[in-house]
Amino acid sequence: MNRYNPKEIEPKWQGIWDETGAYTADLRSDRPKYIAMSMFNYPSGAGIHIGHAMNYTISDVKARFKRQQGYESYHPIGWDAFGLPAENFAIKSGVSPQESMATIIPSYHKQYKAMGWSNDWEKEISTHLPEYYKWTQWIFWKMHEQGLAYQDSRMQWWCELDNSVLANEQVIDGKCWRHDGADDPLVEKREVKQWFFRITDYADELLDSIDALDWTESVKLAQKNWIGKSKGAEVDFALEGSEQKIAVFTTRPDTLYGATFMVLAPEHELVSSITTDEQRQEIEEYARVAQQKSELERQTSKEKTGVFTGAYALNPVNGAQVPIWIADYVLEGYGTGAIMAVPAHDERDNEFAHKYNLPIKQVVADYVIGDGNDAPRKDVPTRNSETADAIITDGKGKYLLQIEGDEIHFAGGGVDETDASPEDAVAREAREETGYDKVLSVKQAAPYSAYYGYRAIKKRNNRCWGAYYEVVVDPSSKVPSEVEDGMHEVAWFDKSEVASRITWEDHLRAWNHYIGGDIEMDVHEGLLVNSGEFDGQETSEVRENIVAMLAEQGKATEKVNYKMRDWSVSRQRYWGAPIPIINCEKCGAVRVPESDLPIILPELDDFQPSGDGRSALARATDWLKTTCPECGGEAERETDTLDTYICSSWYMYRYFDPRNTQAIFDSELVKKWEPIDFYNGADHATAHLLYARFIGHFFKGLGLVNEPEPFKQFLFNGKVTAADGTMFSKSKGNGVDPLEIIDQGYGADALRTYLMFAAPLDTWARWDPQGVPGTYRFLSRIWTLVHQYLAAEEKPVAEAAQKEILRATHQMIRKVSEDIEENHYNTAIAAAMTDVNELYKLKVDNLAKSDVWQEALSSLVACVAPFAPHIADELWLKLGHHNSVQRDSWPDWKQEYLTQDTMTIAVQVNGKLRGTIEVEVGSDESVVLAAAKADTKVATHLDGVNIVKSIYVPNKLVNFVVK
RNA sequence: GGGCGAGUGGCGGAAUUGGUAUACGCGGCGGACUUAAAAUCCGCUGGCUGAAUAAGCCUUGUGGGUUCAAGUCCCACCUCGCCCACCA
Repeated sequence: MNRYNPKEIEPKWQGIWDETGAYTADLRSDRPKYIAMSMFNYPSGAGIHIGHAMNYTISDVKARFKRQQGYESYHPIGWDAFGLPAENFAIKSGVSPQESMATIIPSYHKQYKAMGWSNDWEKEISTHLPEYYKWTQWIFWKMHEQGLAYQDSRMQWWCELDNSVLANEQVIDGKCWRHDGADDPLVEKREVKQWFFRITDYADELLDSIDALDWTESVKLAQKNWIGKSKGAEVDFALEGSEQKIAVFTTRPDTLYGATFMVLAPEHELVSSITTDEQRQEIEEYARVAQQKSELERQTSKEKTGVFTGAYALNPVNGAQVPIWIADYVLEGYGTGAIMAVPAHDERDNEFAHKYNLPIKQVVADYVIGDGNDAPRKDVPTRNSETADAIITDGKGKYLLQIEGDEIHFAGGGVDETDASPEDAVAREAREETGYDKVLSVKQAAPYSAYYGYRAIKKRNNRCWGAYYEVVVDPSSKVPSEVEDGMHEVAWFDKSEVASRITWEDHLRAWNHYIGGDIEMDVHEGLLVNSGEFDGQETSEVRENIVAMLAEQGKATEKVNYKMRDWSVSRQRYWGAPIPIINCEKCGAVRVPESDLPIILPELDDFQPSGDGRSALARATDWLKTTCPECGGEAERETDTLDTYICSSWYMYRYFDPRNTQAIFDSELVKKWEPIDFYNGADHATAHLLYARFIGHFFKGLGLVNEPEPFKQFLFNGKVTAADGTMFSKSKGNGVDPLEIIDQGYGADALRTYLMFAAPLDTWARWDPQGVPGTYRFLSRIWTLVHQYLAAEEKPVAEAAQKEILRATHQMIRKVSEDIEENHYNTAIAAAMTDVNELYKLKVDNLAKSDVWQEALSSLVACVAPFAPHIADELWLKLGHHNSVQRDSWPDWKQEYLTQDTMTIAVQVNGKLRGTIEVEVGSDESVVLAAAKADTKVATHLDGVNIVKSIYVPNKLVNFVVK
């Protein structure tokens, strides 16, 4: 018998698959359709790595599984060929990207085929070919036609040595990627004209349809966060001494009374007009520096900085004068680029206020945990009441506490209508409750807090809030109190004793604030205080009311904001699809006639950007000069190219009709195949997925597709790391080359099987050098088993053995079928391994040429075929099948073979396993219980005790509860 | 700072609705075959006490709780990972 030798059989089958077009999908087939794909690859000179091997095997297994099940299964192939790395290489080497791609892509063909991936090469696409990018341009064309593409300016990184725009990834440590020496200057930002797609028009649509997607949850969440919808209000603050207003966006209008200053983004349009002459120089300097701050600085240094403009605004709710500052923690691009700062309840504002000594005003009281904190009742009325608590001291380190039985606390009481202020109230309470008549001073000592109480006697909900005040009294002034004397026992304590004496939790908290000095706020929701007519109401209740109130005065409107920006789609780069626009001095930016598409990217010798901020295309004079389609006058082509994200946001549709020259694709065909059934990748790829969804929704609007969501299922799979858990990297030299593993003699099948077996698909797998040898051994065992069977004598197999063989086989079929369907590849492989182990035991006495072994081995081979397609085809053929295992070979499992005559029942005594018993399937509970009691091991534990209760879980377990 | 997720043998990892924890693989140990090795095949392999392949106890990050029964459910804590990050 020949040994399992992948080096022989794998190239052989790869050749056969190629010749027979085994994986060519018939897109017009009557069969049920299935399309599984991984995110397509960016072809770089480095070739495939272990991460690619992982990604593409995942979708390949799915595609093969469905193909074997009788689906018309399509596993497409394409290349994301445009992009910066190829252009950078071209700039350095002078080799054109077109040329590099012409050699790189074919080298990938070999590697993909060596991995045994079942790609349909007939329908291969690449984004850099005119036949493809004609339609990328068409998408821009269509967007423009629909009013969804527009031009605007945006700040861009600029290298003064290159005289060129830089992409974010070309900025390294604040310097240009080509000029990162010690003497080289930092990059700057310059205003550059950009094209945008109005993806924000689709924000709600894209957000609303996320929930229904069968995607990895974290990816769905990332989509939601990216869109970043938040509901709030736009509120106008009048500029003091002027007719002008400044609008702010806030999600917390309920905290308006706490707005003690205002902050504008340094780029805000009103900054220069409101700045006073004294402040002007400082403001301008700050704005200039902020603009040039690199991303790196912004991320590493979160320390708040800012400058006062000298101007004041008026808080619309109470007319309070608030200073206006500028600071770079407020972003120009979000909301109105201006905020009202509520330092008491917003951490960023708080930090800023502390740094610049701005007032902090508490307007939300936190609920304290205490005796009064009952649940509100709906059946009785609610009353709001303000209270004031007194931390009474002689001013010399002694504190007066009230003693009521076991409870010790500060004095305090309600703020009555007769009290002019809480301070008056607390002074009055101090006198009344303690008898010390001479109050020397009163000042707030701790933040406001709130509690909720139900008063049974008055049948009333009480919503209470109040602050704590330090009340200094003259200790020699005690007189008989007229009002409450005798009701309260009081005693002086030393400062060091107070904390250990107080029994009320909220009072202890106030004490800690008092002695800690600083009143820090980390409260976000609760009861409003210091908020005029809204005092005592819940923040969540007030949020809408306060906006409604201001709206009546024309000072506020409800407003929804999104973090998502419009999509900047133009790049000042050579290696991309040219934007199909002609710039005419007279007519402006004009679309090229649709019939002129594609605008071919001219081949150049020099790929260096032109030096005026435009791409190298600006030097391609013959190409550049043209006539205006509208007026016929002299004009120039747009030299910007399209963001490669556009290329990759629609490629899945092109897979269905890759050679169409008349239309982007045949809609009828796409409507038959949409959506993509299975999509996977090892990156969140939030932007890619969002843009693809956007294009899907856009196509739906154009009637090109029926289903706006392109991807039905998306699996965010894990990556492969080195054995020590660190990332593979070229610099560390710890990379694992998949082709090398294959060439070592283990073969693609063993590699594929290991990758799918090592861990669940959504978990990061560690590379184990012993792993592939392990799966090689497994495949080897199948190889041996089949060959031993083929060499065996023809004779009948004992009935009991037949039963066992069939049971093992059908159990395996069931598990593998279900697990692949649910993306649990690792346990599917484990089930096949278990089957092999069982068949090895059974073969010792029972191996024979027979129907039962034929069925067992054919099923086994078919079930491992998605993971190990080469060995499967080889063995399938040897088992006498005439078709390929790759199509229509998936076995069905039959329930009748899974049932057994006896079942194992676990027997517990008081929840502890004491033995197992074998009983006939379908035995009555009484029979099972009797058998359980009869078991010798169990019996010893039942000896001398009473069985209080017997629990029988059918077909599984018995538990005797004894005493 | 915010969000999400995870802690199970020496390692990667299994465990429907709560129902025999540690499937499967790796590694390790022992044996068979062999002049020998590799390969292959067979067996053992969570920890502790024990001479034991007797018996018992313990064990899913830690501590509580619910339950006849908890890796799984609830509460608190600890640790790790990932993503987003000044979005008002």
